[in-house]
Amino acid sequence: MAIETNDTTIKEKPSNFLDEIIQESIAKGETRVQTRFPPEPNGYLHIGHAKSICINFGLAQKYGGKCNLRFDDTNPVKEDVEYVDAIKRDIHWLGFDWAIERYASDYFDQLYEWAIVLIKKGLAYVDDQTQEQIRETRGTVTVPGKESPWRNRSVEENLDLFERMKNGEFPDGSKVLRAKIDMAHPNMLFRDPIMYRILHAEHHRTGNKWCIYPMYDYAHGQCDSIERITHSICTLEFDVHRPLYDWFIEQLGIYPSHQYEFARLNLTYTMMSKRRLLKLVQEGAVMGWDDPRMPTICALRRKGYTPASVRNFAEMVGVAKRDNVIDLGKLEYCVREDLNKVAERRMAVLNPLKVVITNYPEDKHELFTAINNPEDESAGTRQVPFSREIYIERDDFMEVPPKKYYRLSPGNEVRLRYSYLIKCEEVIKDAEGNVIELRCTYDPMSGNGSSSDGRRVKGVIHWVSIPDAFKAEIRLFNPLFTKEDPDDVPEGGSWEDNLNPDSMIVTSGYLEPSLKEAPIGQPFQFERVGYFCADTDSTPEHPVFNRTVTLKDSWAKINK
RNA sequence: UGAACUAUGGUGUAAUGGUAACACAGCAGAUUUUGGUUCUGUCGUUCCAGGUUCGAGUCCUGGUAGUUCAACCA
Repeated sequence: MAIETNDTTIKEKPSNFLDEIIQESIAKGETRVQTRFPPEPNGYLHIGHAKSICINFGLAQKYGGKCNLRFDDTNPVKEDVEYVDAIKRDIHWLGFDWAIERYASDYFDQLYEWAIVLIKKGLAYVDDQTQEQIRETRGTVTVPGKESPWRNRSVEENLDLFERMKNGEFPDGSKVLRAKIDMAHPNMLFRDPIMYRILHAEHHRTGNKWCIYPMYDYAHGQCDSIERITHSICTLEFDVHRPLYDWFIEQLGIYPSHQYEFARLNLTYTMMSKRRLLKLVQEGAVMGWDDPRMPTICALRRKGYTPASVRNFAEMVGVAKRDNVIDLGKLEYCVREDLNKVAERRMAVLNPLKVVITNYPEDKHELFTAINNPEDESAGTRQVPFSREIYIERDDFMEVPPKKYYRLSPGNEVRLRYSYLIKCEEVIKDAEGNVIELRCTYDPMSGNGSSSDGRRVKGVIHWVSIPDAFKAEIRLFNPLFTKEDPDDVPEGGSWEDNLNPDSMIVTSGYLEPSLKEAPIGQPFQFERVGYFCADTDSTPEHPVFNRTVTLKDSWAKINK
């Protein structure tokens, strides 16, 4: 619910500490809520970014404010328009839209002017030390750094040198512009942080206009300030940067944006490191950034997740400042919860066992009416073809059933979902003794939920008619890693040792004919099996379905 | 062994000095033409030691543990 910013009564209880901070700032007289989502276009967005997007856009929405999209493109060697486009697509898919789209590079001129202001105030200088010298003289967390021999150049010399840096007179790495603060500061970031470095690189937006590029710390706060961001929300690792963020703004005397930090999202059985995800893509361990095993937003989309399920997840995990690892099961809960409401039901057999219904006429063919979604009456019904020969799931038959098994077994009767009661009369085996076929009889009076004598059976199983079904490739996805924490490795081991060899199992299945027209990405529940959708690789000639998530299976649990 | 941040069930998150709660997971049961859904019940929590207070998860002091910071990355 939107809050009238000129009305001091706040109607809604804050949902987390950031929300509370915003309510406090409104109570103190702030009339705007302006946030921003500031990705660097150097990779694809993942579920952790989704949380940040939900926070930034969600908070702006809640208070009738605005959220900008700002690409933090201050490092041309890592960035690319490919990522810009993908990021925009993912944000839109999640259901958000930005007030304005900006780039840190839009502000390069202003940033340059401000650097001159700082030089003139004696707060910045050109340093000729090498990268190694700068590193060595920075000190460590316990020992103070040493001042650069170039630290006390005159303002005039600094102005001249900085301009010549901009004009391209010096090679990469030969000079940097540094803020002049305190080489002994307990916060390492204050030990004369680098503001500009020389990079003769083409930028994806500014081309070759610049050969000096601002560093994150020199750019981010000022960009926020230019956009008059009221609440600059980021993750906890930027916490130590906040004093520097404030320092530049204060020295420049510009609009005071403020930064607030929350703990980033971690998920069991996966990881968010862009560097490592990139490695998986480059080494072919996965099919690409949108491989359904990846924690990226595009992968979740391809796998069959809905935007609502991801938003609910972001809401459910909450926002706080302590380190956290969310159980992957919680994400799966969210997608099941949503898909249960919206996904139409279909029948598909993934591990087929042939059943011949011996007393069903060979040439007979009939249609049964199946409910598309028991949770949504408006989804209507469809017709499912039935015939003498059907496939059932191998798991739905056991020659010697354990206790409480109420599926098919010799002499036992089950309901075929939306169809007849059948009874197993004979088990056919091959030479090795493997069950290859079942001979069953059906009760002709048992269609439509009834039976000839009013008897009821406990077991209901799904099926497909062999002559009507079509075969499709099925991709079953499991966690990317075998360990909750991929970094849980023995001495000398690598996180890659924990990659799950069974993270994708490619198999096939027989699907009911109505699935032939399934549009790519549209979710379906394969009854009793899980949620699936047609993959982006799917074609009419070679249909491919992804398993989004399994259904909960309490029998599998009992049976363990 | 510097600084900053953090510490509540198995996992998350709340409780804003006044009965430690909600969700997920787990367990048990009911309903069910999906062993799904739904419903009911149940298990289980304040890092440690002092202090302030009528009263502390909350405030103070001191520990302990975890995270982050020493890229010309963001």
